[in-house]
Amino acid sequence: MPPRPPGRPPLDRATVLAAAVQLADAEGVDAISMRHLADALDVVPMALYKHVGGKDDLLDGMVEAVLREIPGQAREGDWKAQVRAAILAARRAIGEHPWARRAIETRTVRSPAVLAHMECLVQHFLRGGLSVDLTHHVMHALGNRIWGFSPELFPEGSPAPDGARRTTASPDPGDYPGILAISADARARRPGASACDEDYEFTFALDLMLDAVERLHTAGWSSGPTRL
Amino acid sequence: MPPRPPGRPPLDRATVLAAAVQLADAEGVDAISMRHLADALDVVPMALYKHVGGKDDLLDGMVEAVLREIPGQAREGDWKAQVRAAILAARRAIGEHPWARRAIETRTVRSPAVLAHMECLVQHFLRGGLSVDLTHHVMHALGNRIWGFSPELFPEGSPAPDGARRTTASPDPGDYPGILAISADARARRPGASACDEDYEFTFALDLMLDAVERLHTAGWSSGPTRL
DNA sequence: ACCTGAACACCGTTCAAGT
DNA sequence: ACCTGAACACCGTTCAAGT
Repeated sequence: MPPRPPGRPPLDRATVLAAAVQLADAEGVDAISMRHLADALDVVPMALYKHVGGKDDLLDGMVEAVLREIPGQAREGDWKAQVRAAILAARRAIGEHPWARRAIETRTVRSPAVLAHMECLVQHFLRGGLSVDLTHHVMHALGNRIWGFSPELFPEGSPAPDGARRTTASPDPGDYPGILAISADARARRPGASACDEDYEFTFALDLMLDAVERLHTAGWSSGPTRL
Repeated sequence: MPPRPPGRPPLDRATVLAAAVQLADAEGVDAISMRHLADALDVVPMALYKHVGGKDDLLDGMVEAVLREIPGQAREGDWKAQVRAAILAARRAIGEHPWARRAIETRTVRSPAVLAHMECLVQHFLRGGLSVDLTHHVMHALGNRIWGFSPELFPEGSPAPDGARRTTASPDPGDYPGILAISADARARRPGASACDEDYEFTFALDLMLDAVERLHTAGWSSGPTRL
């Protein structure tokens, strides 16, 4: 039999990563294993190791591939508008690949595309006149919000327990009147929709943050105490 | 031979969870496997399934055990002080178990101790006079910060690459002057220390957030547009 | 009740070999 | 160069059995 089925060109890193992204899109990150991916590529698992350092490198490469889809933004408006635009661009790119959220949170970042996005934001702040020090703190303050997502606080449907069998008894909603009030209110406010408008929550938090930074900056912020 | 070594009382859930927490403290979360944990308890893996629903339930239980260490706080000061105190208490509890950060981010939360902490914060806000709606948005705005940590932006040592073999070339620091400036500045500012004072970054972000919320609240905030 | 043994269907990764 | 086979040391979880 032929060394590779006739029509199949040899693998390369880009092909492997693209297939992995597609597989994760279709079946979720948990479906990403060297063996499963190899199957999808019609290849033996070990063939992948020629193109990808191992599973960690594969995942980094997948995040990399997604982040490379972030388009460049026009340099218009003040630093706040530019930061906002860059973050929302990242949000759109990542939104296509829901698994990428967790992957970014999990991975020990600093691949080129990751650094490029952070560098882009840092430069918006610095060009806007923020001090290096303030910029540093603000990057931390934004946290994962720089990627266009906030951590999921109420993972799909507030306090109601799901089907997962667990030894601990499922919680009694009556024990959490505050949380209950919040989700009832949110549901009442948007009849027929899911309890939580993720886009709204995200921009609310982002704008809150950016406004607070602007206030600090224009007030001539300089490194302060604020210790634990 | 005896059914169990003489001195050993039968396992129960609390014992299993405590052993798991201890194992994770000592060897990291990656060391947590049913088999490894069973070894540590001198028991066959399947024995654990009598006390713990499975690996997911084990991890939820571990987080639960850590969060139960959060002490109750005195109800003094305004809502801002109370929220701050509750969050810093969570921070201290989780700080003892570094693996718990990632576990909380990863887990699909809503176990009783998780809900209890959120409920506590929600009630501080509501008792402080914030609307249910504002409280909801603010909980999202705080995000994982409610647990006393912010996501790691620069995972130990900024743009320098680590030893992990990867196919992609390690990034050139010259490509990221902004990030470089930030970490150089941070290092210069705290000679001899690590580039980043995590406590400072955390409180900076937390206070920025709480101040912004207070400003919104006293300005009579009511649900606004802020769409994407 | 609580624990065990053997088994199933998976993992990531190595090494030496094939073409 | 690029891919394969066989093997190693792991996983979580099931089921039927032991005491």
